[in-house]
Amino acid sequence: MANIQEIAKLAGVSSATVSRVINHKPHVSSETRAHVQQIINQLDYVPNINAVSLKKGATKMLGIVAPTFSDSLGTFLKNFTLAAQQGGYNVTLFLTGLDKQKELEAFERLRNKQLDGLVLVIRLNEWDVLESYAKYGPIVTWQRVEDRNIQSVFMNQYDGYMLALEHLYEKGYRKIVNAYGNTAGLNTKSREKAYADFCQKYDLNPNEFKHFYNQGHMSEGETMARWWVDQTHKPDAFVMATDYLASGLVTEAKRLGLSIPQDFAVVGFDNTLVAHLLDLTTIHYPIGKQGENAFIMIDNQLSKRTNPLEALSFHLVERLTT
Amino acid sequence: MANIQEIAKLAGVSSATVSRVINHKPHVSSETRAHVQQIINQLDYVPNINAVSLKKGATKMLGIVAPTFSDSLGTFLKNFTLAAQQGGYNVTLFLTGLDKQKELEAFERLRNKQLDGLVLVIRLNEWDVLESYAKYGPIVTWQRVEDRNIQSVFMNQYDGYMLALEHLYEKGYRKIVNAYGNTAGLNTKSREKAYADFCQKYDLNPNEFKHFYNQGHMSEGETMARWWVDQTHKPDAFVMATDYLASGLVTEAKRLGLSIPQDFAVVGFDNTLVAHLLDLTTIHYPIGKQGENAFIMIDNQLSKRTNPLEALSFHLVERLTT
DNA sequence: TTGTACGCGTTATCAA
DNA sequence: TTGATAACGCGTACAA
Repeated sequence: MANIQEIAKLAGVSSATVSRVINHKPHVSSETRAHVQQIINQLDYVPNINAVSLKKGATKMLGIVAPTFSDSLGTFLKNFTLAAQQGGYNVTLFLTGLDKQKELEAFERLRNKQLDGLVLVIRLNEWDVLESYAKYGPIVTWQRVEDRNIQSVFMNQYDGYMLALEHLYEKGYRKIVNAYGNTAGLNTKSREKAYADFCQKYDLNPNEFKHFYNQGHMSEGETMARWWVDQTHKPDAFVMATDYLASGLVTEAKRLGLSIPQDFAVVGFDNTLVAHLLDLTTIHYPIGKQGENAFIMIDNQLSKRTNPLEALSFHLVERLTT
Repeated sequence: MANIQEIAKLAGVSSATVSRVINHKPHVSSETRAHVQQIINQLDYVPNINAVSLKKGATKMLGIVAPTFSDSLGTFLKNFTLAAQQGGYNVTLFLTGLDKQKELEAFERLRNKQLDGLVLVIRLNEWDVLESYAKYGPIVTWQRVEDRNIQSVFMNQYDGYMLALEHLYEKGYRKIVNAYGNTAGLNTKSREKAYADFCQKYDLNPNEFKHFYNQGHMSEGETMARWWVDQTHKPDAFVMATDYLASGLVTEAKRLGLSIPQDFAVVGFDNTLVAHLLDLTTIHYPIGKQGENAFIMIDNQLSKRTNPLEALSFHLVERLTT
């Protein structure tokens, strides 16, 4: 396999000159340039990128770390990757499962110079252990974090949730049930706060109905439909943690012969494909733009620029379930 | 940033010894090993992976190349990545859009040693230009290809399509409409062949109804529902190119007040999330396993092993639309 | 068991 | 404009 020395020898120049030609640097006569280029083409030569990376101390490679592959991760990944490629980077995906060690392995890639930067979607390890890697390169996360060494594209879901609530109120619904996601996360706390404030504002009893926690799988949405049937004092609306969860509720309700929104209204969250498919009223969550911003943040740190971020905001998408 | 020499100096040994310790190689006394390891920990040292890659001529890095990010790509990517990580590889994603040049850039990574191997999901360039990269590392594709330098996890969709057809026949449907995908691809040809054979077998007129081609987007499925309404001579069943497309047909039909499968039956293809969600009868297409096989093929070539592949087969998933 | 010394392939500094 | 050469950081024959 040809290397730069071989090209140099065959072209009758030094490797320095060949390097200049490869990298389109000045101070080479156009004749030499042409000649060297010809030899390069002839031998079908390309520079070994590992040598370049070693020399430069950078790889133009970014990592994206997440526990599992979901619909949302898909959109995030897609947009992040597209933006990164646009900026001259490639991105490699690390799926950690629930293995803290695997997450650390990804971070080690930052330390050992394989990655120039990293975006951590959902963390497994404690923030302080992850933060200790920030000195090896920019780290951006999708979650909220109080750490000036780790940037974040986090959005406060209080606002989005309030949008859903206000929409229901406006439509006349007063008996609302909440299905929250992971209790440990901050999103649930923000949403609870939104609901509490909402009840206070309109003088509603926040504990009139059961609150559902740690809901995530579609089957749990299905269970909620059956729960509704069993109630004597029935709610008239559900705000669901995700579209996915909402879809379980809606499809099971239909199987049970209920009609939506006549029997009850449903609002999803995220505005993913599923919501479109099932005509779910939902809150649009700009995950794609968060992905783009994640790249911009990394790129800004890496190239010491300050490119502006995309504006991020929730908005209501009204469809047929309210 | 500490390097191997520095560790060696501080430990009072040579870099060779340090290297042996790092890589857990024999012929080091346990005392020296312990001592060196201590210095390593103390200085928080890790080997620069670019130097290692340069030296070894391999990166333990694989690429996956596709034009756009879809639901199916998601499952393929997930399974491929998981398998690769299991085998000590990481995978980087290349999204090419419709840009042939971008696709070539990914292949260049193979040539310049950044990638040890590559899986090409959907190609943009001609096979012969892609094939010319096979000498730089193993290439596996999801599409069908006649080239002994490029392996494939392709599955003949004839079998899967016939499964759908036979199922409909068994259920009593005789007036079947086909919605095919991309006309240029081989999948459509296989499916057409299946339908032709099916008609011959049961003595049906293959042209009793219109054939739909190049169907892909959900809205096109929706259009087909309205088409059905307009017909005087109505078909009683649809076989759709993808679940996604089928979902458009089904949801629009419901909006129009039709009932499925009473008015007509629908069979999807792929068995993706959407099919589960809408209770679509569909053909399960083991895309995840194809992803795993793609890795096994690459790994086998790279490590000159012959690990067995996963068995791949279509099967019918009967739900509520037939 | 340990060390020496070279090579991997490139970029960049300095001198010519 | 060009060339010689020193890094970059590591692995590995080969010698001791």
